[in-house]
Amino acid sequence: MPSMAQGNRHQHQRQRPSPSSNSSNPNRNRQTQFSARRQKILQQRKSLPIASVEKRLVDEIRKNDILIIVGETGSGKTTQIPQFLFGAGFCQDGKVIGITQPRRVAAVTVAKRVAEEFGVELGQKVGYSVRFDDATSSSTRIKYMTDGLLLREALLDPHLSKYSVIIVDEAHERTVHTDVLLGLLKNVQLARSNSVSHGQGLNFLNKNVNSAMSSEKENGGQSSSFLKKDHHEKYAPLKLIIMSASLDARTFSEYFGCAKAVHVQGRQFPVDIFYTRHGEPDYLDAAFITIFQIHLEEGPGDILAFLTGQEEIESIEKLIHERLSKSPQESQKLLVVPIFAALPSEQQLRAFAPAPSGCRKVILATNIAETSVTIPGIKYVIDPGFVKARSYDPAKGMESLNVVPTSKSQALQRSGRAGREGPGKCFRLYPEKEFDKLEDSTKPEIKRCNLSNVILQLKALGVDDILGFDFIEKPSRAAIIKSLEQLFLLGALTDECRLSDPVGYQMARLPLDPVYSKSLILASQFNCLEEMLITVAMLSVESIFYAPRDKLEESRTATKSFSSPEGDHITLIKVYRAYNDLLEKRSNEMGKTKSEKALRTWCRENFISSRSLRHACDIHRQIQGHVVQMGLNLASCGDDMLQYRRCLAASFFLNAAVKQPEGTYRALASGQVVQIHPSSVLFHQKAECVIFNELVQTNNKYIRNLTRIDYLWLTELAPQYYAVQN
DNA sequence: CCTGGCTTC
Repeated sequence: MPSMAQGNRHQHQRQRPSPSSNSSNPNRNRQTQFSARRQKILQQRKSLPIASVEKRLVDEIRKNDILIIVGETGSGKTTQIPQFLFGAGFCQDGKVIGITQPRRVAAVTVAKRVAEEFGVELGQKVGYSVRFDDATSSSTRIKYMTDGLLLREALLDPHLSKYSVIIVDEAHERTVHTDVLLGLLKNVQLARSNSVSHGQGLNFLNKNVNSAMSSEKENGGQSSSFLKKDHHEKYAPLKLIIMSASLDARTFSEYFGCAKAVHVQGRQFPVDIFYTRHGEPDYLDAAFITIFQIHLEEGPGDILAFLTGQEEIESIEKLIHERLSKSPQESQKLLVVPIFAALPSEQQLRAFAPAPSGCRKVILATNIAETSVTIPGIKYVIDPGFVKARSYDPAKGMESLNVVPTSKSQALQRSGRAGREGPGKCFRLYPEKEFDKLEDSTKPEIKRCNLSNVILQLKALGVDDILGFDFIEKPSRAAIIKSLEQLFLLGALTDECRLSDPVGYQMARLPLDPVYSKSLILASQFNCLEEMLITVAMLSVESIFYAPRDKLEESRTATKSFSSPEGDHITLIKVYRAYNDLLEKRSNEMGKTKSEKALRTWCRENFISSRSLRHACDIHRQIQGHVVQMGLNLASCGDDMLQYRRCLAASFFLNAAVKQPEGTYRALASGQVVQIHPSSVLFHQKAECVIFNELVQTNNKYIRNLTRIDYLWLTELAPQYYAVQN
């Protein structure tokens, strides 16, 4: 298609907005007469703060190729802006408006809502796409998806050519995926603008894009080389909208060459903030006291207390019950409900159920209540000011979880949870001068994690100079080098640090930790891909065994029937196979819902997390599809577990440890002294040499998920690493 | 002799 035609069509659009953008269009009115539900939806839409600025917003989007929209909570930006753009003609020629979300649930629920508002069937004009669940079709024009999924799409279509607009929502959360996506989109937009700029399309580029281009050139020409090979093809320009809920639009604006930022008001009730007079030496104790202070002195309304983890939640829950049992009258008036991610979903739902009348609910939550779930009815928030956060030490190549102070924006987000339905109060359990000392915003995740996966993705997208890549915030040089090194040792990168063919490309295609992708490629050669697929699926989920503190011994005996003397990997395979055998048998015998119930019972009896196991099955199915498509050899090693263990050694050679005289182990790659985690089936075995999948630092440094190997296999199977050292 | 903030492809 000639670029000129596209340019003209677009200019035409600018001058004459499509009439369908007007919500009073007769078609729509006629429909509402027939449906009270639709009438109500229309009223709700009109009452949203964003409805009054529709025209202004659409104008700004027409004028600017990049627009930052700061929309406060409750503004309606996520559901309304895509509809405005659709009405304004941004989906002509079958083009799609893509909206990314950091979380699956958000993508799914928002898409459902918008489909309803549009009065269309979900999956047709309005759809969503998340991993394992795609509700889109060729007629989908408004597509909600996770940001990670759009990154994957970019591997198949580097210009994201079917999109006319991409909206990155919740950008302030700064997840790894969002950060990488922003860098990618900046380049894609540039490449697509360049592709039309050879002809008359040139007058199309506005100031923002030009300034973005010049800054790219100063950047060593990194981006101009990226995607260059397609420069002769013609693409329509890409509109980019970055939506953020926090006030720091400046970071995004500067990153996108002083892009224009607009502000949309939200609908939030005032929240009074209270600080303590002095620092609290024990925030758990302070939280406990504050809960009862509110309960006894404040008016009706539920309480939400933010704690750092399951252990804290359970200990406070116990304390509250103890106190309530001493005063039976109070106990009828206070209902304690915990919520954290690891909690089975039936129990999570308890947090959402309204308390009986005359009863106050106190929800003890982790960070899950900060953004992932919104619990209705909260009037009081208790914020001790701490959060458990991931950190990464590139020198040791080790990630860990630590309790750290929140940032100002996190504190703000938490207090906002009290003002969703009416005025509220937030009790921060620290003095006001401590608040002033907090970081403005949370350190972006990309600076706190292992980068192997990010780098593999970028390389696959054609970005070869990772150190020069235009990240919105650059990870440390040490972290980048460490991950490049790992990828090189896995054979994903060549001596010139390019993606190797075919191994590197195959690894990039699989949505897994790079070392797991590599293990599948090797397993194809070792004739044990069937076993390794199960292994990798089971290792990719949260822990399979669920052992409550009070039933530790019981759970040990239950899981014993699966355990293998060779290690945890074969144990996991046995669990997976037992589950699937049962799944097959039960679904033949009974109906679907009944068999699901039987499986959950089986999981409970065996102290296995059914959520993790189902998740592992999803991953298994998806990855199996990929490896078959890639032409890998899907064979089973049968009973020859030696072959399988050799393959584990060849795959996870970077995570090998040998026994030391005093019974501890030494991790060969980093030299760290580690211990076998007591949950491992090898805890009492003390094998001479093992490979492991996880090194966690708690009271001690523990290795988890291990299998016994022969030390000599390492020099034989990973000579690139071990031959040199000996 | 133990522990897992939250996500995601």
